[in-house]
Amino acid sequence: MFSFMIALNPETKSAYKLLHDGALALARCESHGMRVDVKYIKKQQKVLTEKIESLEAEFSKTNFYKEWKKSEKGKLNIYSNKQLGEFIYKELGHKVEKRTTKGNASTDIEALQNLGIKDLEPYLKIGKFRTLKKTFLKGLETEVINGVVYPFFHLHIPVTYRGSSSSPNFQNMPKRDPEQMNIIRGAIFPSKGHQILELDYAQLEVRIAAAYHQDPTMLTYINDKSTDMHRDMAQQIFKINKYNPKDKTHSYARSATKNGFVFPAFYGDYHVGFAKTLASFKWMGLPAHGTWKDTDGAAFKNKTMGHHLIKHGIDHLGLPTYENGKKVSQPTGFTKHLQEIEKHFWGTRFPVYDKWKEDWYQQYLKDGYFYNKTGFTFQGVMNKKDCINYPVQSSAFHVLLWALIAGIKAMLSDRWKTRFIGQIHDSIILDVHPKELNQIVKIMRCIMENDVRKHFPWINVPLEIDGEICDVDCAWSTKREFAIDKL
DNA sequence: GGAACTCGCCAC
DNA sequence: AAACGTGGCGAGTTCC
Repeated sequence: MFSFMIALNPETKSAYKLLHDGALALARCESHGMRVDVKYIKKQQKVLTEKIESLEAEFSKTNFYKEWKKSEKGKLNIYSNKQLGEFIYKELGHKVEKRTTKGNASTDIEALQNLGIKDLEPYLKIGKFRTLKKTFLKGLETEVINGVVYPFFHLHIPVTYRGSSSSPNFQNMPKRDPEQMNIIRGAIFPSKGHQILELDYAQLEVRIAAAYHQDPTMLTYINDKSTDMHRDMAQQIFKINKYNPKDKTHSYARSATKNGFVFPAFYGDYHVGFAKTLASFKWMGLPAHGTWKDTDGAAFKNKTMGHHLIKHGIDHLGLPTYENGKKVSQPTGFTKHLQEIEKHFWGTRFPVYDKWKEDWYQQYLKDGYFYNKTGFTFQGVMNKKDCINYPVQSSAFHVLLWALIAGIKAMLSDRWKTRFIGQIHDSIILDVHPKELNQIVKIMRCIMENDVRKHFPWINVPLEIDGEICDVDCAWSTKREFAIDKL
């Protein structure tokens, strides 16, 4: 056995206490659970089954299906990725554009869409309904006890010291796709006479990262509300001279930039990834195949962002090419454009952040371990991206966990009727008594924005929360913005 | 018949 | 030179 001489972190005791109190707080959430409508679940399962069967019927009429069936000699399972991949790439001879992490030909939605096979359209629609039915609705149905499900919350699973949830997983209910969101969250209800409230930190990881690297430009973006990092980056990427928030294309550009460039860049992605993601957004109006100048495809329309870029001389994707894992051609077009912006992003816009990443990693290479801001040890084999991400992800979650613990303390001492349902990494979900709503939002806001900073004085940036509220006795799908500033 | 693996897809 | 961090979970496949 090896024995390690690791210096004792003076914060270790408080780190232990956070996990201890956190486990008790989450146990309270687990014992409260959330109400689900079992009749609704059964009804939706039926609706989804019919949708799936009708799409399967439509697909089975296509030539693609008939050929595929023939080639499988009666053993066709349309949900076998192995069969699908072999038929498309070996039998039909399509070029493999995307591979899985293990290096096999990918059959995910993106890969299939890029093949441009019209017969696959009904097939592609089936996937999301199957996930809704087999994962989410069935997950709730399996776990329900007398109309209530009790998700588990764990603190000992992620290597980053984040939390996780299971049976059912409370932390991955559909949210972004309105159709999926409505179907699943439509099954989840507050206690009788209550309403569901969600309080989430705005840009928590970005702010916690700033507490580590102290980049002055990032601090300005966080402190000065007249500035907007995503807007600035969107203007640069999409060559927008004057940003107009009322222009739909501009606001799409901002959100695409946030999700397709800025966040992936913080996680360690680079220009090839940015280019693929950004070009795939539908609002760009770019054709899935050929050059962007190719206007035969119905996908290309005037007045799209794609058209705007072409006018500025960015007229093709320009991914670098590889042979046997070696780069044999440099990026051009959109990818080269993003490569230049990436260089400016780290080298000129956030040089202090960039230097922190390198220094932090070098320190780990020297020591073999590091501590995060909340007093936890990280050791073992880590690459540079792990080293940069783990301390931020963990401490961001610990801020939330501390706020949850403090909230439950207040609930007990002030005898609230309101209860806590759970935690989703940077948000807290409550089952609120309507008469307590305003007061509780005020108390929680004070805990989440102010008290937590007194407990963790290394947070030298403001913290802000947003709120979402559902109607009384109504499902989680009825959530809408809750203007906590106006209280 | 179950364990382990891969893939795809949902969340942050 | 190469390249996206953390989970849970269902389905299909392979191996024992």
